[in-house]
Amino acid sequence: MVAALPGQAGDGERHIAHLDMDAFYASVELLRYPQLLGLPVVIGGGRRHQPEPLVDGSLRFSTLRHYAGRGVITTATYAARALGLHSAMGLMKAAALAPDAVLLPTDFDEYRRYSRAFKAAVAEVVGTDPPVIEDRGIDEIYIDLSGQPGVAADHGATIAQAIKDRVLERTGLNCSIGVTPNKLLSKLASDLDKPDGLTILRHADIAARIWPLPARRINGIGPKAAARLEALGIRSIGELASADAAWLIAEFGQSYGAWLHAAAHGRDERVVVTYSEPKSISRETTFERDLHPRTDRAALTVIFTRLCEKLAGDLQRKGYEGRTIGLKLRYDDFKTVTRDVTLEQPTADAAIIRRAAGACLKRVPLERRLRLLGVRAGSLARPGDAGRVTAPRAAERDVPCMPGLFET
DNA sequence: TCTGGGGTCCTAGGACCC
DNA sequence: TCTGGGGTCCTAGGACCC
Repeated sequence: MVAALPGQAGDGERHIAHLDMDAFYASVELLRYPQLLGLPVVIGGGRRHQPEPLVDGSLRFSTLRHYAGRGVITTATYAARALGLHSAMGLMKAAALAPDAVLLPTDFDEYRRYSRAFKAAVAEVVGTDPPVIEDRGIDEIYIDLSGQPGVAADHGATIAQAIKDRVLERTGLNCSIGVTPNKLLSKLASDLDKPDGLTILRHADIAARIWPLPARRINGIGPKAAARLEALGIRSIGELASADAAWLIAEFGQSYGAWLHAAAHGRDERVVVTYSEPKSISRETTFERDLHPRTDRAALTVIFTRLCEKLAGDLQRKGYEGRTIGLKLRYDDFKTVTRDVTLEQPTADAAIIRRAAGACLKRVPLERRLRLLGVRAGSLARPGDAGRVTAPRAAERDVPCMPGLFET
C-alpha cells in the first residue's frame, strides 16, 4: 500500500475532496434513454427487464407492477426517491409503493466505462503524477487537493468547480463534491447539497453544519451502532460530540468508543491512499427459489461448480492465486455461515478450489433450505511469488496507480 | 413483499511456538 | 510442579460500505 504524504497547502490544513456521482447507475441509464428523464426509474433485478423495441421504433420499458423475484434496487432516480424508493429496497416492496416506476436491468460494463471516464476527467484536472486520488468503488473518490496551487485562498472551491465542470463535459453526468480538512468531513459534506452540490467546510463550520445531522450519517456508524446510540439517547452528531469520551469507551469499547468521540468532533487523520492490493476475491449467488441440499442436490452441484469456475476465472484474469478458500451459505431464514480452509499452496485452479470448497461444505449443517451459495479466495498472492502474500512488487511500488483508472 | 453481490476491517478463541 | 508472558496463524462471525 502506498499512502500519499499528507499535503500541506501553506495554511497548515489539508484540503481533501470527496466526490460522489449523483444517482450514478440511474444517471448513466438516463443518458441512454433520455425519454425517461424526470420519471421514477429504478435499476436492479435480473436480465429479463431489457426495454423491448416496438414496431414504431419506440421502446417499451418494464415497470415494477408485475415484478416477481428477489432483486433489490441498486439505484433510484431522484423522481423515484420522491416516491420513497431507495437503494437496497426489495423490488417487491418497491412495486407495492410505486407500481408504475420503470425498471431497468443493471449494466455493470457500461457503469464501469463511465467510472473510468469520470476518474480520468478528475485526473486531468488535478494533474499531479500520479494524481492523489483514492478509489472508493465505482462512483466515489477522495482527492487530496492540498498540493494544488491556490487552494489555500478559497479552500478548494475553484478547483472543485473545475472538477465538476470537467466531469460533466467528459461524461454528461453530475456529481457532488465536499472539500474539508479530512476524509470524514468531506464524505459528510459531499452529501449536504446533493445533487450537483459543492460544499466547502472548515473546522469552524462543524457545529453549525455537521452537529445537527443524525449520527447515522457518519461513515462507519451503521444500523446497529445507530440503534445502540439511540437507545442511549443519542441521535445527532452533536449529541454524540457532547458525550463523554470515557463513557463512550465504556459503552462501545476502547477502539470504537474513542473513534466515535473523535468522529463526532470532526477529527480524522487518514491519508488519501492511492494504491492498494485486493485482499480477497469472491463469487456468490442468490437462487430464484430456496434449494434443499438433498432434494435439489443436482441443481446445487451445478451452481457450486459454476461458482468455483467463475472464481478461478476472476483470479486468473486478475493475476492472483488464493491460499485460503472459503465457502458461504445463507439459509432460508437468512442466517449466514462461512467455513474456510487454508491450503499448502495458493491456487487459481477451478478443480482445486472446488475440492477445497467441497471440503468446507462437509463441515456445515445441511438440514435447512438454502437461498445463497458463495465461494471466496483469500490470502492472495501473485503466481510465482512464493511466500509473499499481498505486498506489492517492487516495480509496482515505484509506480503507484489508481487501479480503477486502468482496469480492463 | 422481506432483504443482491462485491468487498474491508475488527474481534475473539484456540493452536502452537519461544 | 506450577506458572508466565508474547507473537503468529487459522477460523468464524459480524458490522459496515458501495
